[in-house]
Amino acid sequence: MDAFRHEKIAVAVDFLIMTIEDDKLKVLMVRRNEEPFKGALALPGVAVAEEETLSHAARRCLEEETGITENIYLEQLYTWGDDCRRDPRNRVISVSYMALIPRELLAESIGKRVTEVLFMDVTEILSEQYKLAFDHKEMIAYGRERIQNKTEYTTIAFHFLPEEFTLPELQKIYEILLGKNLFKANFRKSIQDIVEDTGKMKKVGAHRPSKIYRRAEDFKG
Amino acid sequence: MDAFRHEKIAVAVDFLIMTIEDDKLKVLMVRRNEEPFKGALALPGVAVAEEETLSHAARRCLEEETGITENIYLEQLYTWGDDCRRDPRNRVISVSYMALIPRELLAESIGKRVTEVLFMDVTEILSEQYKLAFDHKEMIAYGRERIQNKTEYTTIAFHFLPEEFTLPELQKIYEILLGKNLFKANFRKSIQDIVEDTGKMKKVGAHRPSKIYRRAEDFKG
DNA sequence: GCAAAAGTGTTCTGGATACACCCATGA
DNA sequence: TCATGGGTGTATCCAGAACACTTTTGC
Repeated sequence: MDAFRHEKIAVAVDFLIMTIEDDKLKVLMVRRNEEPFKGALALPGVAVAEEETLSHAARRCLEEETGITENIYLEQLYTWGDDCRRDPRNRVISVSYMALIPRELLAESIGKRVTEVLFMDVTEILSEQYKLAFDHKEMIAYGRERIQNKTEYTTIAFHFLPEEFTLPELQKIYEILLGKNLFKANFRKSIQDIVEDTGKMKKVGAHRPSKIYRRAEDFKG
Repeated sequence: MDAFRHEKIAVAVDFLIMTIEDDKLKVLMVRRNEEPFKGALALPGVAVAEEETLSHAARRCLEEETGITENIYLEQLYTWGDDCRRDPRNRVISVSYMALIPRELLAESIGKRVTEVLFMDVTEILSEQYKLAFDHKEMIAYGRERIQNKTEYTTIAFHFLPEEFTLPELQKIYEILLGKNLFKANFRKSIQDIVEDTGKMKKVGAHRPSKIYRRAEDFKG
């Protein structure tokens, strides 16, 4: 071992920036304007600089695409290094990250972007008809699965909502992520210890208003 | 983006080679004979060559340390790139892998090695008194946690045993990984669909012999 | 009053937990 | 025949699934 000085490889960070919009899980995609895969849809990514930490590169990428830097759920997913990517002569290892962002937060910052970005329905983009750049389709499938699994045994779903939310809103998030409908009463029991009433109310339509909740202090981990 | 040609980084694979021995979860460690951390215990690792895939580098490392190449449970864990490792001027990103190997398999091949290798008790090596090279202590802690979690919702524990095993042996593996005792009858119910009787028996001491099982065909996923 | 969605109480059930017991072996 | 550990049946408990019902709003 320890021949590190000589064997150097290009390292990239590719980013799954996820949000929920129109009752669908969506991921931010950009259109490539360079070869290879010119014109194809791709995940946003950056090259990791020589003196840069991985998480710094990740945050840099996130900021470039969304303008957001703080209070965002961020998770490393997997490192893809078994394919010959981009220029065949140029081996690249790619570390994939995932960020979950409430739709409301994106609305503000995303308009200012120059480059074209689209939030694509994850289910749709994973269908046969789409050809994505590199192994990005696999990455998205991997990320979707990770979210789905974590929804079952963590509180990851909360990151798709702002600090304050109603229980019907929260339940909808869970239903989208799990891909099935839940019973209202049961869902509420399952999260009752994790949320606390703010005392505020939210009126929406011609029906009873819903209470506004936030995450309970003890369960922010 | 796409400045990949210029920004190159040394990439390493570090390996958690795990087994269960003497009723303890153990990990293979080597003693470094080079600076930095000369003399300290470290996980085995290799530098990823420019034209080498990640999983190839991982298998190369595994073979170097154990002589084993096939039928081994292998899993990528996490990519560590937020520290300044080794020579401070020389940035290294390290992809950690984990292999689970039945003790019986190691017995054969491990003797042939030149370098000193030790299987260390994971609990012990994570204790205060040990100082390991680089961020290897974190890696081990991370791997132990991953195994523990996966033991609860997958059949990962089976990889610590050979093809054929008795249920008391299997239960012992689970107890070690979960860190708690299990009720015999309950444990057997929980795995009854995953195993099948081979018809063979195993005699050990002055007591009733145990049936020998294997994993059921349908549950090898 | 009525539709619509918010919010709550109660039963049912399957799986995990805990305990009790029987069985086969060597000495 | 006894100690030892392998092997099995059953009562209990609890979380989640399913269902039924009440409440509050706009029109």
